[in-house]
Amino acid sequence: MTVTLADVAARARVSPATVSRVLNGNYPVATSTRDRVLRAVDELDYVLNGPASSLAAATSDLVGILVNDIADPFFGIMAGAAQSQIGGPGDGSGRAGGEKLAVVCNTGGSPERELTYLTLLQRQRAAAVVLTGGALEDPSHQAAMAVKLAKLADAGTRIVFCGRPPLPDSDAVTASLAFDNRGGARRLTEHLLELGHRRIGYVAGPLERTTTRHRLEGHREAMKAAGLHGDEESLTVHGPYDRRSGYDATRQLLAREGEVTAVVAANDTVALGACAAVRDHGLRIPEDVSVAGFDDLPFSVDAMPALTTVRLPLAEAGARAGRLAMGKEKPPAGGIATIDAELMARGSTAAPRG
Amino acid sequence: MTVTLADVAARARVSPATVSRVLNGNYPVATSTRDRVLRAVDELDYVLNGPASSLAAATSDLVGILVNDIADPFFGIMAGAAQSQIGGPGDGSGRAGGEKLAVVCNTGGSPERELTYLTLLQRQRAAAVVLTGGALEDPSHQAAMAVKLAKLADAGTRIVFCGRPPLPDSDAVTASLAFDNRGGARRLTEHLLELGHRRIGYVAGPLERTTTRHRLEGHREAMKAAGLHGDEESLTVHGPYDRRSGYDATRQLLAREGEVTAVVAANDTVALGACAAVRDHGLRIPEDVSVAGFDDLPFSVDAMPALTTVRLPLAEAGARAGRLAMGKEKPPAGGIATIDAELMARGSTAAPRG
DNA sequence: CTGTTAGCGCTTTCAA
DNA sequence: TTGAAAGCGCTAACAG
Repeated sequence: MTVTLADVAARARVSPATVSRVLNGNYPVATSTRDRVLRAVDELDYVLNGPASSLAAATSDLVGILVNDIADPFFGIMAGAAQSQIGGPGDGSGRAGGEKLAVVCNTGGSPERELTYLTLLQRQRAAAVVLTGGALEDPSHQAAMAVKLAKLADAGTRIVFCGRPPLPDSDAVTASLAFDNRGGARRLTEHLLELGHRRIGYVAGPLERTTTRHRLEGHREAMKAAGLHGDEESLTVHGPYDRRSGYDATRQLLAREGEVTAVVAANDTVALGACAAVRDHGLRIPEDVSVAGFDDLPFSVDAMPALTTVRLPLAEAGARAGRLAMGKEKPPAGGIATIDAELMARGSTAAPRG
Repeated sequence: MTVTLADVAARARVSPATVSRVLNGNYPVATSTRDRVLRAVDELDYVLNGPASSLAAATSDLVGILVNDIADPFFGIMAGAAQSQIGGPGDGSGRAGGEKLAVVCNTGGSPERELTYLTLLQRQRAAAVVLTGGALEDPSHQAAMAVKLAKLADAGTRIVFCGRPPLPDSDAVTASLAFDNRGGARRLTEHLLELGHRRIGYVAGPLERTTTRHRLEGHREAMKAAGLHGDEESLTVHGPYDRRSGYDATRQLLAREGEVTAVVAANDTVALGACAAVRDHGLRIPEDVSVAGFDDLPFSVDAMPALTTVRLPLAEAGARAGRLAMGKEKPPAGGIATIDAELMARGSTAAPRG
């Protein structure tokens, strides 16, 4: 029924092994033979059987990219960039040669699904796995992840972190690209302090996430360095990385802590919610309250006023992670690279009134 | 080295066949035997070999979801919803039972990559494929797609369209969920006409895309019904579905056609660019120029003023596509369903001056 | 440079 | 309800 490699071999009057060699291109084959084989492939419209090939070769061309939330451009941008390095440009024929199949898996931020996806990829004998975004800090999950990643690495799967801090005491991970969330957050708050703000509300991300913690720490470092501390707790509200969280938390801060002159959000999406809350509270941005975000997603510059935020080079990092996963680029020294975060001061922050 | 099904069988003192039956759960197995097998699986930390399993069974648990641009929430929302129906909730162990591996593939809008991904998925003997977003209208690509999809369907792969018009004369596609882009666009323009606008600029999407054409047709239907036609061409500018396109096209429209009182954009992202252009031109929204988008992505309500747009139920459609791909839901009559688009009139549109 | 020969690890009749 | 055995389609030594 379906045409197999043996059919191609018969048609090209060569052995199956030769066909395999032509297809994989890792072996010298006479040009005339190769042409004959390729012609037979086209004539028979042959499509390689992936499972059979993976079984025999004990490795597949699947590369998994894990993301927390595929609907969030933060992840979409990284995943797209990684995928572009992995899938290759193709040859324009749609025929598929030695390409890898780069696929993105959406964990929805659930630790169980993260592990499940890793198991599924392990099953498929994935060639590489890229994990994006912050990690959960729950010790038992971290331990489970370390074990699982070690097994994947053992089986020859290359593992790359992108926008995620390195795993302590693990050599399973080929490379870790970590964003300087702490430094970026510190500079952002310093910017607010320089403008004259003293009471700054902070809408943090979900608890137990490295990203949340690092950004919050950077913020508090700056506050402390300015001699401002004592009411960190009452000025901080935690919530998920979405617009609603920004809205709710900001309304809460505004109602409870009347004298807040600035709100720093965990990311740009949360910041949009914060902006809406400030306005619904009858206040203006930035005259009455300054608002700042994090990530510099494409829409941030279109907020009115344009959002002050911290730029993360998501596309560059994703692309680099993709190359590392393919073994096309050599890992940074020590397997760890920290990626700078740049302050983008824009219209949504200004000096407080009075 | 790596533990195989035979190892599990030995440890559980049963035959490999029995282990296979327990793992796949499609066959009667004595409870005591099953327990013994499951225990052995856990003790040995066994992970099924996907390729071997797929080879023997001639089908895999891979489900592909093709998107044009993974960094665009339009696709992210659909893909995430689809994936949530396919991946299943897991059992909380991260162990992975009969789950499918739902993966999203980013074509970047390139027809070649679309075909390449389908070939790659075909290689893997994917259980199902979901194609999201508008299709390219190039006849040769359409023909190639029809052929490829027919082959996939022949091989037992279920095919579902989500937000894409049905393929003419093809029974390869299990179900097509198409958005009512034309109707939505018509209602949007009618809304503008009712407000009193007469000269309406249109920033269209890329040429040769069904989405672009349908939305543009809806717009022109409304214009024509109002007796307004003749300068459609000069009032329409085509460009990609991104912010920059909206910005550039709008500046162009504003410079060239001074008297434009409203700009309709191909989607919300383009609309944000249009808003920025209107402002940079020294005009106010909506007092001087009204702006409208399409899709109602989450950020649209946060634009200032909030964006008038057309809501597409992306998450619902994605989830339904996921269920259809899994065979959990029965296809609509005729395999085709049209999904309504709802006008969301908000602050960015108002009556023109004078 | 090319052919022969064993498997890769699992599923699935067919029997028992 | 379980076991035995025959492949699934390909790759990778090993010869030649």
